[in-house]
Amino acid sequence: MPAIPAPRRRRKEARPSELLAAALDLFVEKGFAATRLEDVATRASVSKGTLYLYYENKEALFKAVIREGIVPVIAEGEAIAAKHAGCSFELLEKLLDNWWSKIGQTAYAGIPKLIVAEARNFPEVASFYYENVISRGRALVGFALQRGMASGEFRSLDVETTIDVVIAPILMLLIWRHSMSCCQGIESNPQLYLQIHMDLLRHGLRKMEKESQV
Amino acid sequence: MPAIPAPRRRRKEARPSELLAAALDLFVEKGFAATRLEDVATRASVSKGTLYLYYENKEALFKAVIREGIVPVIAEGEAIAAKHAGCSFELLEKLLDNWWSKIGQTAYAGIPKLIVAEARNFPEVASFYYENVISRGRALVGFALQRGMASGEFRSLDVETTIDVVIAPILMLLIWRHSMSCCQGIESNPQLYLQIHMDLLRHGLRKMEKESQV
Amino acid sequence: MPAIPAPRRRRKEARPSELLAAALDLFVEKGFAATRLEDVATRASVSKGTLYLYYENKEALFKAVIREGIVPVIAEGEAIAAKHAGCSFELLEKLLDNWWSKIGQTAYAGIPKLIVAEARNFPEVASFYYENVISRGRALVGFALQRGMASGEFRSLDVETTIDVVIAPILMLLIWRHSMSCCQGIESNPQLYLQIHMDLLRHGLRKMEKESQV
Amino acid sequence: MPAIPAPRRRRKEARPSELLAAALDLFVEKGFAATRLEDVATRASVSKGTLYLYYENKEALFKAVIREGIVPVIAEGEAIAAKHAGCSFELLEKLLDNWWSKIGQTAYAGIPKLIVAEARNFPEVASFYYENVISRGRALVGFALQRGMASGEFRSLDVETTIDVVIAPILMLLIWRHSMSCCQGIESNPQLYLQIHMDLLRHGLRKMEKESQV
DNA sequence: AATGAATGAGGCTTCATTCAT
DNA sequence: AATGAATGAAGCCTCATTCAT
Repeated sequence: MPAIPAPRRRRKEARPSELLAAALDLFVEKGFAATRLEDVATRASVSKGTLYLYYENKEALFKAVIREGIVPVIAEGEAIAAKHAGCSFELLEKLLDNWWSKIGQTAYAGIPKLIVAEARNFPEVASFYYENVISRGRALVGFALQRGMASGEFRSLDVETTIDVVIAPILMLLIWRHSMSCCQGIESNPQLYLQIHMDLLRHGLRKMEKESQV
Repeated sequence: MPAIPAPRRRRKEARPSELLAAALDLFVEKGFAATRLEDVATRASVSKGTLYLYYENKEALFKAVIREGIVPVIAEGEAIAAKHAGCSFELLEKLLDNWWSKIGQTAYAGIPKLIVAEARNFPEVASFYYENVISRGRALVGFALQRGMASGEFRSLDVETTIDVVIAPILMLLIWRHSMSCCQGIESNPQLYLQIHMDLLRHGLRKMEKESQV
Repeated sequence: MPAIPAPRRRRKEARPSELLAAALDLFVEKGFAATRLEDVATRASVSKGTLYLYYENKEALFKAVIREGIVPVIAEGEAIAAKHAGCSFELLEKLLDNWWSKIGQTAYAGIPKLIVAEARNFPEVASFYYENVISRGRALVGFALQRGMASGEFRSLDVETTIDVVIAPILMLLIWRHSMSCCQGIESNPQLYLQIHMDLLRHGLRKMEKESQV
Repeated sequence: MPAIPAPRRRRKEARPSELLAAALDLFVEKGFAATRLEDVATRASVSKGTLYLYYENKEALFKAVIREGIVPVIAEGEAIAAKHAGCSFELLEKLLDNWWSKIGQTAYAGIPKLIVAEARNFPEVASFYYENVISRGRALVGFALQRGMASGEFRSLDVETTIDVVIAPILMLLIWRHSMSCCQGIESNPQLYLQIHMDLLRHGLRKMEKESQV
């Protein structure tokens, strides 16, 4: 009674995630267009044809990478927001922490830059990402901002636009790391960068009794 | 010394900039890899072969576009900073205004995204851009921040990192516009976005008498 | 000796004909090259590998389809001719009727077009078909023509060639239906087409007292 | 003053017809799907890429073969019909003669079989051929038949269907030659075959005073 | 006997680059 | 200096066939 399952069958079940891992690495390294499916297959120790048994084409493979890797983190964020009890700025911090540990510090950190770089040429990919990641991510931040404004914790600002101002430095950090990181800049101290960003936000968003507002 | 040069000679001298303009448009629209040199030549009303008389290959053309496009605007910023007299936050505003009118509202607005998207695959281009644009641009913002901290106008923060936090949303705005603009987001109201960014900065940077700092 | 065989055994014996039926349908629909063996297997409710247990490869399957499909109908025609008593034109009509009901109105109607389309690329198949179907079919028509000429019912014409002239419109009807039927043409009224063909033949073959012949 | 034009320029003008000739040969030999564009290019002494300078893709190449090779023959037929003065059966004979010499005895004779074989899988090709060749060809024959019926030279028959009966043996002759020609049959004596076909038609179509009609 | 995962050769098409004119 | 015809390498995707289970 050997504990080892049949290799063939084990393979079958392991393939998708092996392929997705290989694809993530190469997409992040080369971009969408410049990634060769044959290289993905090779990195997953599989032949070119095998890849097509699991994913219809390059685009489907990429979507799967997003679906398996990033969408769940957004969902986690939604759960965090739903059960959050403290003040709204703390919620923003929790969301950032989660994103940072699950995306920012993993290979997935390369995806935002990839999307930005290729969106124009692959609109189908771009809108998939928009629907599943961007719009849900913005909704999350928007929820925290609105909550804070309603409770008087934050000043009243245009929510949709403030969402972008809040998110942009975080995205920029990831984008930077996967493009110009060779050169000095942001990357030198991401922790401090995020800390300062949050610090500026704390002060920038805070409502003060005797102050006129924008 | 005739006032009107021979048309043929005028033509010849104009070629490089006509080619660069065509290349800028197409690189911004399609990205580096997806831009066809034949399209660049056609847009410049020139044959494919002619393009090779002026630029050794696609990458050389790409570098030339970068080289001619942005550096002068950085120089203008340096002049503005040198002769600025008012408070430091006003200097930040002036620098932003200049950048926005000379880059943000022209075809050059596409270059930052271009650089971000292609830096990995063209490291030489990336470091050229870093030397000539990024490091000088960061120095400018750093000058304004340091000036404000020295005068007591701004809180004391890590300057290098704050530079990035200040710049990131502005870059992100340009990047966004040239990638995901098809979908809702930042782009909906860039003026408001910049205003809120500066407003958050004004509050976020401002030193307050009885407050402990980061 | 149980009356009900084990289902498993029944299955096994039925496999070949199930596979041939599926293959016929798909070959007729798509042609030889464009038919995917996976589709054949799926339509026969069998796995791809199983198909190879019964037929060595695609070509062997193709041959088998031909072999099982048409030869029996030719044999029936031979029986009809052997016992025919009436005039020769009636024999031609009987042969046509039989062919039309057994082939022309069944899925086998697609085979002549299949053969015509693929003969060049599969010469072995072509000559198998020639030996077993074409030459015996031509002999049948030749028998009827010769019988009619001998009896004075038909004019004297070159028999071998007339066979082809008689057969061609009938083949063409089947071929047409499986190729250009999407567009207007023959197919609009096959009954009328055959009727006119036979009518022209009746007049065209008939011997007339005071006429010179070809 | 050499009479020889510049080779390069001569090349450019000759290419299209060289490519069409090579394509015709290979399409007729292998069929549409099985013809490799690289082989076409090689046969025209040209590289794979060059072919794409002249024809957008395989389908465009095929359409060009039809357009240059067959459509003009249909047009000739239309001119013949327009200026014909004699009896209607003579017109049918003239049309057949022209078709036979321009198509039947050239490499184009292989096209009808190709169309029949591939129509299902390449509907775009099929309908192009239908529009430009089949429908115009049928109209021609229909014109001759109607003319003969109107003048009392032919019996009254359903014209659309009779068109097919008249054309079918001719098409079948071409189809046969490009599929089963390896085996005995029609091909043995095409001249006699056509003569008998026309002879049967002459007798079959002819109106006779005291005869009941279909 | 049956399965279905895996393979890899092969074809269409694109495009940067060259070079004869 | 200018042209544009020609090249051929490269990538995506398909599918007949194999073989371990």
